[in-house]
Amino acid sequence: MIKNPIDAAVRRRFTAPLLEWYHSLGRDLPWRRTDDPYCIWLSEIMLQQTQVVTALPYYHRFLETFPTIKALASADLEAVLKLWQGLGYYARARHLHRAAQILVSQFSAKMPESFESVIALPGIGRSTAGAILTIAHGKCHPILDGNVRRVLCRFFAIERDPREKSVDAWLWHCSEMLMPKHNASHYLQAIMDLGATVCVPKQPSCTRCPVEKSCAARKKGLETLLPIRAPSKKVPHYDYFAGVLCVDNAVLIRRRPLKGLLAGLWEFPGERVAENSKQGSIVLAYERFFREHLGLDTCECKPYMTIQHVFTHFKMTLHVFLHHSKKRVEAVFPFDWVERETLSERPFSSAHQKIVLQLTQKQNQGELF
DNA sequence: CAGTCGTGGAC
DNA sequence: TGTCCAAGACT
Repeated sequence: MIKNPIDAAVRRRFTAPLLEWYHSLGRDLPWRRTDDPYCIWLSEIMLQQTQVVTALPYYHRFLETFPTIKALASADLEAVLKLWQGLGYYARARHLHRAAQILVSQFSAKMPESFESVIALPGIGRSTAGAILTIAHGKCHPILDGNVRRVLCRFFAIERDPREKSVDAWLWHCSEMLMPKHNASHYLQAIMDLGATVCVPKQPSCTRCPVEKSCAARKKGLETLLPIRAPSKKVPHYDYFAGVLCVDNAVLIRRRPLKGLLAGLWEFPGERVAENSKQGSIVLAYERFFREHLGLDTCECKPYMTIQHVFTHFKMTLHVFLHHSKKRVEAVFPFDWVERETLSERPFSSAHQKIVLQLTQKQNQGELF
């Protein structure tokens, strides 16, 4: 990847107008009103692949419950996951929790100031480490998130796929060279603000952009075509079933393994329906599942609700059955019986949370289920 | 190193 | 409605 060098002239055309724009039009965000590295770290983790408006309420709730690194480190993972419920990418919560424990045991419960120590923490990669070091500790380390990548690809009219290794390396170099030594923290937040509010993926507001006159993509009329995006892949669709097994006022739930999809969250027992199974065999699969896993040979079950859900890499139709039984089968880990009133204390995935909500609402309306 | 990992906003 | 994709990291 060969490009013109980033020299002082380019820095003047880019960095200075950007900083000026940020000081008058930058966003007022809660993690910009603190110098607590823990809060800044938390915001960076929550904002990975997540929009500001989505993360905001989670950020406030999280800090109310875990105001310090020590408080987070001594919490149960399940309590952390409960606060993360609905935010997605739950490995972030798991890594955050583990990193807090590492900080308490090895770093006096403080975020270290060396890049090597920070990036070694779970859940912190090159970009997040750069952001924490620069914003929380006043250092000067580049980042290359979606915003910076898009802004740079447009400003320099990079007409190649930024996922190519050589292009990615050049963008990192470029991001580093553009950083001002003295105002690095404001600069980072400025370029992210620009990407999030002006230089947006579709229909960028170039007339509001402080560097419009120097933007190569704008000059070439390529601003909506860059950066080059990967062709979208078709995501497969799978059928799942889940059973709300009820005895009196209790229901049976199961905790997911601590690795993989929705790790550590609770759900109503069930599994994916085999790929080649026919229509109508879902009930048969459901009966077989409860017979084999829980020894239930009778089945007083009926369809309860159907939930459509989209994950990153597949779509799911979740067929939910309501299932009454006289006696509680023994619940061995990872299974557990819980009263309906206490269901909402457990962290569920969004799809299964819809079931929890339905059960809770029915109860509040005085109906059985 | 390409696949995995969630969810919701915006259009 | 479908489509893109958001302050990426981990394997």
